[in-house]
Amino acid sequence: MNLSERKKGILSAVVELYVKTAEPVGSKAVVEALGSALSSATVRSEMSELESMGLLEQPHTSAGRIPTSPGYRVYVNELMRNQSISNDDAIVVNNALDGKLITRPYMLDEVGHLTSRLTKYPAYAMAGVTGMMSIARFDFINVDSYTFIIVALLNNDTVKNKLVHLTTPYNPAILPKLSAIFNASFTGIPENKITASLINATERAVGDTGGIVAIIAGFVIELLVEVKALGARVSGAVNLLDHPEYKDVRKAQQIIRYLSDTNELKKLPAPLETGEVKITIGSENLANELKDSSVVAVKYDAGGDTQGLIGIIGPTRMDYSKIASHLSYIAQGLSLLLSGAGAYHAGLYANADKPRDEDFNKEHIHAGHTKNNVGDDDFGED
Amino acid sequence: MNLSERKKGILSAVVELYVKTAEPVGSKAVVEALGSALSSATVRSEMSELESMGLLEQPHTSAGRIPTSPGYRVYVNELMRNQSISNDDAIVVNNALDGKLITRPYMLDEVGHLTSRLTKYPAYAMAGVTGMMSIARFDFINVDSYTFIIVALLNNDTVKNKLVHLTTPYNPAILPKLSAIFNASFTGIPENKITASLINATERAVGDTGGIVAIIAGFVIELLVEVKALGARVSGAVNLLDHPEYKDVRKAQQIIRYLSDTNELKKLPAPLETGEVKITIGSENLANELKDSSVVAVKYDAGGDTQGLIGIIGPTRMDYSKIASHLSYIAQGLSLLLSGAGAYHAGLYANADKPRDEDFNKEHIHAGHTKNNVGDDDFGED
DNA sequence: TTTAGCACTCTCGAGCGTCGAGTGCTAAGA
DNA sequence: TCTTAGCACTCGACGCTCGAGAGTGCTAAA
Repeated sequence: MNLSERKKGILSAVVELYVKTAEPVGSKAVVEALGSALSSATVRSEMSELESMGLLEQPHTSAGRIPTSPGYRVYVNELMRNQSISNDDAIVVNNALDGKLITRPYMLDEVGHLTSRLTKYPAYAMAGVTGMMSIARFDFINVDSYTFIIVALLNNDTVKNKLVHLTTPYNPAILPKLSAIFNASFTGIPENKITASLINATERAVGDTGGIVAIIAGFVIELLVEVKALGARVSGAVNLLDHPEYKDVRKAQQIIRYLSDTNELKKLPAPLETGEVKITIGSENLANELKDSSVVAVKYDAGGDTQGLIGIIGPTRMDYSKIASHLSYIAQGLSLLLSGAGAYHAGLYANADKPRDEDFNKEHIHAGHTKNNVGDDDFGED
Repeated sequence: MNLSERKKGILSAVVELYVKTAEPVGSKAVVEALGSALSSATVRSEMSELESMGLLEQPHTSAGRIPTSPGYRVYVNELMRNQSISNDDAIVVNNALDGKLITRPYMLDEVGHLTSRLTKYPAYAMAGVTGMMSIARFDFINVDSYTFIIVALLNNDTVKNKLVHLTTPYNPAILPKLSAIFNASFTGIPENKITASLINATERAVGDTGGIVAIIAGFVIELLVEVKALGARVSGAVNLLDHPEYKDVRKAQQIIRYLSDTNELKKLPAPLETGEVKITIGSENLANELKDSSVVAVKYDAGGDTQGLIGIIGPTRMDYSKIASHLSYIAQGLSLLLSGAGAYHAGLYANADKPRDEDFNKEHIHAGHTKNNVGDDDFGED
């Protein structure tokens, strides 16, 4: 957009004042903010032109002006100064990421909470595997003559397990055979290659004993599907109510309901690259529910084939620069923490609630990094 | 409370009309509702007495009456007719519980969603282990010379695992030794018995190789703590905004903020017995935030030492009978599903998104019931 | 091109009267 | 003693007017 310097200054001033005060901005306020020697009348005529360019609008005659979505867009693309996260906020993020986060299973929740706490907006966090998932290795552990455990190592270094209780006793001697066959036929293949004929063939090869092969195959399919699924979490939706834009409760309800639909979340605008911040402003959103809201999202690298996304949703009146800096910083921290070397420095086991004595902790942290796969029980909670 | 039959009728009418309309109830409306031959003047004087007994109150002179917390209490204890869940609602619950639920890790979420969807109130779901947790059995699986998997079977039949990457190679021959020692010294003991001296002794016995024993011990402590922890989830908090009681957004915010604090959730009134419905009305709540709200909660049996709780929170103006019937029904369903035999009938593997062909599924369902321990990866999401 | 001046528009809140719902009281009737 | 018709009274909700204040667009002069 080709704007005179003066128009740029005025547009910036309007955006920044409006973000701060939530009140339509008048020509006089702009003059003050700019510390300019111009008169308000001049600014008025400039603002009038900015309005006819579609960058500003008036809620009603004789009110000040507020930025339109295109107005914000020009501001974000051309005028906004990138700010970096404040020290205090950086400390909040560091504390949250250091140690505690990575050891907990409900990481998406933690990330979401952190993000919404920091930004004061509803936040969403997603993570999913981009590549094909397969199983790298099977092990079977005999517990008793009715019970065994399946342990599967996935190609992204996570481990899944399942305890199987049979109603009729089985011969544990079958386990090595199962192991050989499953490691030969079921490793390295994606979930959609596990067909009835493969299962039947395997059953014949093992000489099936009451559906054990089918149970294992079912487990394999289940976990491959589940591991690939994009998990999504929303936190701090209530923060919406803090903003005057949602004084009309129905608007807030509409957005919160929208956010609670995981399928809709997945359709939200997402950045292409890790680390990139994607800002989608008001009318730029495809979803009707979000025509008055903005979405800021950033992608992070979670190691292996796994990528994560964090984002916030708020009114278009938003300090985009600050929010972007927050999200960027969190994403950077997460990428560092989750992809390879980061995990080591983050101090696995270095948080207070695990080690029983100091020595035990410090002494052995060099032992290596570990990937935490404490599994869920039936409650999805540990 | 010793009330004349007439007073009982009037109190019931006031409660029921108020629940339905959210408007203060006048004497004329009561007469109509009762279909009584009494005049409104008579009802007025009765209502006046009910007010002086503390069961009704007037928002302002010349308004109708609304029930007080004690008024609701008398109604709930003595006057309310227990209704049973409607057919339609029962079908909703059955569909939600049948198959889908049990196979998913995020069960508390599912339960919470179901409950809030059904009741139209914010719902919370918790689950936790009541007894002492310990590990029943250890297995170690060698992957390569830097990597092994710890598999631990807990005393409640859940399986947990962890993949350990070492920075220096180790000798896989150590694994049987580790297995023997951990199965001898670390099984059957609670997390607080795992002391530095036990770990040191074990390290000496194994001839430790770069902190492996400490890593395993850390894992054990971590998972015992985590498994015992009471998980809590809130769903459908937005539903609060539907009720006129929370037209003032700050009230809704206050409650939603309150609900988002897991620690506070744990302090909510809970029933003592499985299946029992606990209703806590308005001022009966200890938390100040809930003085104008009611909590209805029910406990269910999740098999083994595990118990779960579901509850809803809403304004005191609430159809207690209906809500209680909903919660009861869900709790019954869950108990059936999760404790023993229920799991079998619920049709594990019987949902559509897993089996690749029908035969595979139906043919083998008799093979036994399985306990699903598909573990979390670092993302807390599968 | 800029600006002072001015008429104009629109929102917001205060103040005020009306309306209607519902009450409490009283006195008469059963 | 209980019930009821009648009536005066109270109070919130609603709608109306009006003035204040903010901000505009236009015009004419610098």
